[in-house]
Amino acid sequence: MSVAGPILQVAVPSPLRRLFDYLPPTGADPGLLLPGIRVQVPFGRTRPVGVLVAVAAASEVPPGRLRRALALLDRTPVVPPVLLELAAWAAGYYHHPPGEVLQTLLPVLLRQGAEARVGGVPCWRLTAAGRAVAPEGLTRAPRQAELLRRLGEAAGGELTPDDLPEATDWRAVLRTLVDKGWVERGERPCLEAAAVGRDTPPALNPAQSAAVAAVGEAAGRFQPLLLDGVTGSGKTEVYLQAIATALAAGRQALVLVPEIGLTPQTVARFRRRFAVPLAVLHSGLGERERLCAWLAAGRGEAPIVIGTRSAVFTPLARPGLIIVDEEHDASFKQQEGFRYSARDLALVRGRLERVPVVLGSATPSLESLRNAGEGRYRRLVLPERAGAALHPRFRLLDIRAAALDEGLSPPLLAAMGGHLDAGGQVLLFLNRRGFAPTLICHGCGWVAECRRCDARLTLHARAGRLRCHHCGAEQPVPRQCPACGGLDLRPLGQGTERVEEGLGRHFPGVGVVRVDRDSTRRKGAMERLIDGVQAGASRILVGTQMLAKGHHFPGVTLVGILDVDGGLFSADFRAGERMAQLIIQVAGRAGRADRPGEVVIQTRQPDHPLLIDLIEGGYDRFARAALAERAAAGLPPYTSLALVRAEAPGGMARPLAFLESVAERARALALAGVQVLGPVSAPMERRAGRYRAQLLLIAPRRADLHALLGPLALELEGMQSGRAVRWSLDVDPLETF
DNA sequence: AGCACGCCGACT
DNA sequence: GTCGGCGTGCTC
Repeated sequence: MSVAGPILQVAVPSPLRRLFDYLPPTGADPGLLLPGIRVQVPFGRTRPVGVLVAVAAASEVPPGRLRRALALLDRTPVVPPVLLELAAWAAGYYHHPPGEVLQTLLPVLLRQGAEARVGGVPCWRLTAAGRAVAPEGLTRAPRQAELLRRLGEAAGGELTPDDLPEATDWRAVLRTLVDKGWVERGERPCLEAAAVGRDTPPALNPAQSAAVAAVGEAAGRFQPLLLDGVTGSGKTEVYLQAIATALAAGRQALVLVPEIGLTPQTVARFRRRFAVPLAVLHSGLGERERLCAWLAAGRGEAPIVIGTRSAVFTPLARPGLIIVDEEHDASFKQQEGFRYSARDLALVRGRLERVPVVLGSATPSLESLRNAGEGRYRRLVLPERAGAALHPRFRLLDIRAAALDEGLSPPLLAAMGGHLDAGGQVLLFLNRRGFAPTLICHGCGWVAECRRCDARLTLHARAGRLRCHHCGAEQPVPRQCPACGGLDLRPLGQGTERVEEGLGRHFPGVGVVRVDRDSTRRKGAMERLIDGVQAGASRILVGTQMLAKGHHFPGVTLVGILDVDGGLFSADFRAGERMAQLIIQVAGRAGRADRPGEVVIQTRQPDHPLLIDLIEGGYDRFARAALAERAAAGLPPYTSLALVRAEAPGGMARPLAFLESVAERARALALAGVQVLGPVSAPMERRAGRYRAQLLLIAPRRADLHALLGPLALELEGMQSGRAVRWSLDVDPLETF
């Protein structure tokens, strides 16, 4: 039996993998039932905002259970048809509930039912009179003083409602300050103001011209292009000129960058080139601003949209080109909830929009290299700038027998001395922050461990704290050993903080700068440190992978990689790929045209074949060897993976029991083409007090995997033991073993 | 996931 | 006699 008439199929925010049918609101104009509008519906006893996905002629739901939607929230779709299609594709591919997919796609304010309309973003700024007031003087009005101080320090001198902590109601305080004439109310346009656009495009070398031409040729149809260019080969210039072509044709460009790639420098470079408004979507954006930029992009008012992962869902009125910069970067994969890959969705979107998609990287992912190799992507190679930039010289230092001094071997110290004497700068890379990764009692061997994780606490000497890098737990450094009462507690191993300190002793007066999450926590700190290096005030730079992205240090002639082994030893089959990418990216920070860089890599694995491939043959040869290994081992990109994770507090029993029943169902459902491995406990069994386990599914053919995941995901949803654990399904997981 | 309903222990 | 613990069931 079925109900006739227009039936609304609505994606309701809920973890259920289906759409829900509703009758139209009473008196609704059938002409307004457009897919992509938001609908408020009764759902259980809540009234959430859903998205109308389709209108059907009939419903299978028994008539008595069909309910009527409460209201249509939009007169025109906020989600354009292409994004509905993209959402449906993603919900299917990632086997994620459609309601949650649509939910992540929408700006928060639209999820909450706010009107899809933009004005400027209201803001407040100090008046001249206000600037003359010393906030400290207002002892009787601490909240006024607080606001004055914040306004004085705010970027651009303006605060929007999103900048203020939600806990207190600031409106009354602001009104008082406005009445006193110290503060005025204004409106800030949400788009980066129509820009300066003064830079003239430089002449391109032949490879760059060919790349720009190739992108131009692909205009108006779907064509993936892998732009493979070493650091300094001018990838960004190719993006800029390809964008210019798209803009000239009246089209919009969408640029996706990694999380740390969206720096003020990046934005500034775009702004200097193009005299058009820029929609910049970064994590620091307030919700009003995000909505404003989102809507402006959808109306075609922002010719260029630049943003991180979630920007792949920005509506575009006149799409012309999609660019994914540093496509290998792991931050394009969301690591919780709806675990999508923005890089992969960018390609799907390109196909739906019929536009070219440029994936750029100096160190392309093995997935993209294989796609290029098989002809699915057009590969564009930018060689190093002819004649000028010399390849950095790589040198492996066997430190198995070396007497290390704060993690530095004598030959590395000697090399540093030589480069510093010659007027060069030195960059040291160590992917471990803090002073030492372990604090150990010399008397009894006790080691400081996290109470909630299977991990050791990292000593942060300067802060005088022990911190867990996995759950954030923190405690003061004990004076004596909690186990034996001994007083001889010693730091073991090196972190950036310790290396920085050791270098200060080794090279007094040279100026050492440390760049990691701890030293750059404060706003603007990163820029200050980088400026200091570029101006030559500091000549040794120590840091974590924050150093590997974006910034160039033309004065650096020596790069030292202190500990490459962590990456090579890890059980995760992608560890080698990540390490190679990191080495090449870090090496790329060094040297410029006239000064060849030297890269010294300390290792206890000097014979590691992949390491040798990398330093002798560069990333290309490494990638070929790594691909051959993956093929032989039956791993991605030659197979498809999915990971079912489960975690629960209290013990491993429930996660394992749940995954055990999942494995059983998977084996029952599985075609011959899918291998079910596990369940096994996760690499760090306990994290933040939760016990974690996982089940791996491998299939040589993607279609077989998805044929299993469809029914399996639906079963997981209803599984009884699933209630006792927190579980998730990760298609194309990045961290596997 | 929320948010019910529902059936057994310590409290005004 | 109630307030409230979290076990299972549903959401068009």
